[in-house]
This record gives sequence, structure tokens and C-alpha cells, in this order.
Amino acid sequence: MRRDSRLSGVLHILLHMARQDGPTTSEEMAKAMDTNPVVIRRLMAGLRDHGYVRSERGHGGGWTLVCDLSTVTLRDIYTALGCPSLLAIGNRTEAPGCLVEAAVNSVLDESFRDAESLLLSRLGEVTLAMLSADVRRRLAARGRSRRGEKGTRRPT
Amino acid sequence: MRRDSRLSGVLHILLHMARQDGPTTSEEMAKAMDTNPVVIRRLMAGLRDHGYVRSERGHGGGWTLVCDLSTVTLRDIYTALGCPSLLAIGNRTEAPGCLVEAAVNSVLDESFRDAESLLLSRLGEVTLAMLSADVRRRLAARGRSRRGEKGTRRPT
DNA sequence: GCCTCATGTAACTAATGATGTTATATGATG
DNA sequence: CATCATATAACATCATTAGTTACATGAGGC
Repeated sequence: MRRDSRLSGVLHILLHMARQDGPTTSEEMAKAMDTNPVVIRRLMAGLRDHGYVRSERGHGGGWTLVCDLSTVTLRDIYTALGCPSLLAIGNRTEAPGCLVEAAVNSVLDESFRDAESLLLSRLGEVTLAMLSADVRRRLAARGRSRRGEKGTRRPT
Repeated sequence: MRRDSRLSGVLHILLHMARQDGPTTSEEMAKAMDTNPVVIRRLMAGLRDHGYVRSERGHGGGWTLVCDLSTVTLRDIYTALGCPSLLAIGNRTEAPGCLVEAAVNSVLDESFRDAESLLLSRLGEVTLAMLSADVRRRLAARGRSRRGEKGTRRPT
């Protein structure tokens, strides 16, 4: 099954925004992520509704971060995306009439719940600020390893 | 995203087989699961290749359990199905050139790995025998609660 | 031997959901 | 008022699971 990459994508966007002063347009983001501006706007809509970013139209418009990165977790972002389902596998039927199937559902559901809980709590432990700091670390590391080399790339 | 229910389905099948003496035909299973015999055969193919069940053609043919239920775990069954992906979400790109995306991937991958590991180990803790015992318990419980009532249903 | 039953498998259809694209409306700025 | 940028609907695309049809293969029963 193909995997939903909206969380990954929206985090990518937010971190790029964090490294920029003014507003960023959907056009610019789309270019950096090699996709379409409409896709960006769709991703950002939920974040705007939750007050994590602001959008402005017209000249000099675009998207701006309006939250404290140190208090927003990846789980918050996931929630803002509408809590898409985390697991790719599930039970054939909910509330089956068949007792055999009920027994299967029971044991599988328990495992599913545990895995989902763990993932959610992991996401809840990481703030956007922590992620942003990690990006800075990585940039610094690359700067060191490339010092003196030609053609150091800037992040896309 | 729609969830892959093959594990759930195949467990349902196996437990029905465990409650039956002779071989069970795909036709019968399909009827019990309200689906098509071909779907059943597709599900069972992997289990046969792993030696958990045997299939026989012709008169009196069908599917038979040929493993020790107490040594086969749900994880083994999952593996026999070809290890379908467990998570519905994932990273936009593997091995991105962009450092920002690399940072996102890194933190998300870690969480994904943890959740997958937990789910797999949970599945590894449950044997088919345990599940089968649970089915018996449930049947007994229903038998008690329905004693004297009319129209007690048999499992489908 | 031949008929029937059952699996084995390929090929096609349907349904679902993420992603990409086009088109049009709305609003802000100079 | 022309331009820029978001807002959103509508539609196309793609991947994947599930369901269906069709035909081949092999095992008994008679």
C-alpha cells in the first residue's frame, strides 16, 4: 500500500519556513518540494485552521509561522492534518457476527492500539523547535565537512 | 486509506479450519467469509508455501492445517503473507538530497521503526493455539449466556 | 477412460484514497 | 485597476486491495 506522506511533507515545509524571514509563497514551497502549489495549500489548510500558520493574499503575501515552535509537537501537526490513519492493516470487519472473527479482531485490535499509541506518543515528544535545531546541526556538520570544497549546496 | 485486511482474513480462516476435522474447501471458506473462493486461495497460497497448511485437489480435497498451532505465531502468518507494510504513513522520499527533509525523515523513521517493532513483537507473542483457545472460551461463554434461549447461533 | 470436483493462476474489473492539474473566484497591494 | 497570491472545486492519475471470470491442472470415483 502506498504510504501517506502528508505529515512528512508538511514538516518539510514548516522547517523551510522556519529558516526564512518573511512569508513564503506556495509557489516557492512547491518548487522546493517538486510538486504543485495547490498541493501545498491543501496541506497547509489544516495548519492554518489550527492557528499554526497564517496565510496572506496579494503582493508580499504567502505563508508565515505564527506559533511557538517549542510548544508545537509533531503530533499536533498530525492532528491538524486530520489524524489520517496510521496503520496500513486492519480488521476485515468491525463488530462481526461471527465469534471466531470477533476473537481475531480482539487480539489484533489490541496490538493495533498499542502500536498506534506508541507512534502517537513518540510524535508527541518531538517539538518543531527540536526538529529545527536538528536541521541547524546538520547544516553545520555539512559546512564543516565541506569547508574548502567547491560547490557546497544550499538546502533546497 | 483503506486498510489491508489480509492478516485478519487469513486468521479467521485458520481458526475455522482448527475447529474442523477433515479438509475445508475454498468454497466453504468463501461462504463463511462472504467472499470469493479465489480470494481464499490467494490468501492461502503463502501459508502453503511456508508449510502451515496443505492443499489437495479433487474429491475430498481442500485445505488442511499441517502445523503445530502452539508454535506458530501471528507474526509467522504475517510473514507468510509477504510482510505487507504495517504503517499507512511514511516519508515523502527516501534518501533526499535536501538536508531539511533528511532531518524530517530521520526523526519520523525512528518513530516508525519503533511502532512497527512493537506491533511485530506483539504479533510474535500470540500463537494460533492461544487464539483458538480464546475462540473456545467465547463459544463456551455464549453457550452459558444463551442456555435455555431459543435460536442459539453457531459460528459462521 | 472419463466425469466431476477442487485447487492454481492469469487477467480483468471495481473501489478507494493520495497526489497532481486545471480553472475560477476572492482578496490584498501598489 | 492590474497584478499577485491564496481558496477551492473539479477532474485526472496512480497504486493497491478486493472481487470476478475463465481456463488449466490434477485427483478420485465410477
